[in-house]
Amino acid sequence: MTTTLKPRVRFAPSPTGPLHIGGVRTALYNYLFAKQHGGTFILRIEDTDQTRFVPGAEEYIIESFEWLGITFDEGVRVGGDFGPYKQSERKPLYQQFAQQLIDSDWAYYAFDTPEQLDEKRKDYEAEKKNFQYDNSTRLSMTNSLSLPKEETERRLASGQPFVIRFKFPADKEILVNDLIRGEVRINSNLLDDKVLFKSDGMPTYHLANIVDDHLMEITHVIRGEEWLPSAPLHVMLYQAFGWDAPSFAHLPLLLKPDGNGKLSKRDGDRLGFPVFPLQWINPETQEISSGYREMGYLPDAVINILSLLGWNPGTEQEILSIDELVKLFSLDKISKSGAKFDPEKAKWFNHQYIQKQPIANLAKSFDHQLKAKGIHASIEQVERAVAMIRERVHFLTEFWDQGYFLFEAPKEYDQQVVKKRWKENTPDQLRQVLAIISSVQPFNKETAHDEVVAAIQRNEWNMGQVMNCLRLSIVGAAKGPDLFDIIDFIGVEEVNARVEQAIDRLCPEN
RNA sequence: GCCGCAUUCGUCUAGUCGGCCUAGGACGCCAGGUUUUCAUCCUGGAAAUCAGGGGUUCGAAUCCCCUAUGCGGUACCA
Repeated sequence: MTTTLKPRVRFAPSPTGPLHIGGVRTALYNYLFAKQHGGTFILRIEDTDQTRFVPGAEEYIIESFEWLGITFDEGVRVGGDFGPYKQSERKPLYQQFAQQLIDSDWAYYAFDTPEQLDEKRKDYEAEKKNFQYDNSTRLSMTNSLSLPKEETERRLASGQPFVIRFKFPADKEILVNDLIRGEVRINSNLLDDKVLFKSDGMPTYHLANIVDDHLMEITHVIRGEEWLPSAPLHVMLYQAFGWDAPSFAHLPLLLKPDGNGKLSKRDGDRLGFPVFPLQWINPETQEISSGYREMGYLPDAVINILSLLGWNPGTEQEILSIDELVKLFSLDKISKSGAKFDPEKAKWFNHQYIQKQPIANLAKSFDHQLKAKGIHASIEQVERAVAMIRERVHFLTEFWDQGYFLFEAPKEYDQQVVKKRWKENTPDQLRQVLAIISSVQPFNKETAHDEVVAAIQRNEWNMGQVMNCLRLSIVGAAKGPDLFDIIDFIGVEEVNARVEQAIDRLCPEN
């Protein structure tokens, strides 16, 4: 079996835009598979379509994997013995292999223009039929099979544009052995003579992919299900070249959270969750698509979330580190049907990861947010703040929302709370409470708490009212960690100032 | 249209060779508790007649067939 061999797998995106999470998951599965077996993980850029090239897309892809901590052993940027790893730089290679197919009668030149083909398709459609360029129609088209040999040569010599098409053998049962789906069979009569080499001198995906996978000694092709229909063509291509085909594994699709369609670029911002690892700004339209990183997700959480969309370890464990994933991953536990992305569960995962993240890492992120707001605190202070509020944050971006009051006085007060709790005697109560807190020297949060509670009881005040008003003064809302922890953090003097500010603002008659 | 793939709680899924499934877990939801706040956390609950219909079998979510539905593909895009 091939399991004794070190596998070589690749992730092969085309730089036509930002990489979406379906692609990230495909890459992740390839990565896990390679790492588990001590194999090689390769990044190959498939940029054979010059018309769809988007500047910055390649950099985006690389930066995404850097952020996620997924590393490549070979490929674009990292190099290796099988380069170049960008298909546009391998152009002459494909020409030569296309020629080989022509010479062995597995392919032929075709001179039909796109316009002619369009027309043909329209004619067929008018009769409710489907035009297919295949063994039943190719002799009625303009190609080296239908034209006299001299005519073909004349056209070639005169520089007339041509494509090279695969000559599918008639009535042949083609078997694709898929690691996830089992045996998939299809009759060759149903397949069309796919273009392998375009008139612009570039190969199509099909040719380039097979040639590169072979030359790069890829052992396992792990890719999205959308490729399953063209897998028969690919196995035929391997046969035509006389090469051994790699093993195939077609992954189920990632579906949009609502409806059943394939997850697409638009869905994310429509439904309020990122579809991309990193934020992407369309260079042409300046349209912004949000990214996991900018939304405050932790890379390990994103990996965990993606790993479980279409795969599971077979146990009830759901929180899985990348090392655990490498250990546990297996292709035969991949499910066959598409998985919908669930933003709520993603949020839960990220919360879990924030809880187990080292304080120092979170503090670094929070410190950035603080600095952006012009607040400069010592790293010790920031770490203390993080420890206090982390259990209520789901996203890195929430640290400010959950802890601004540790660094500045509230700018406004939650009117609902004001309405419910703030009474006429509140200022008086708060000043008395403050006096008690100030009298605890040196400050001790337990003692302060106990004495305040005792005073409230002694005066027969309403505990909820007093406490909530104190909180309202300090935080501006009915939220946040233990009140005396906050007081301990910001200091009695600051509390004093905030209470006076609250009284000033909430009691206009004073 | 044609070809292919799929189909277990709302969602992600467990269910490997049919019996231990009166279908398990997680997210979400609901209820209670903790927190005199919010979030967290804890406990409990509702939630899938296993797409539908036929077989095979003593016995099927698990095997076979049919139907339906969904998705994917059907480009000189990947």
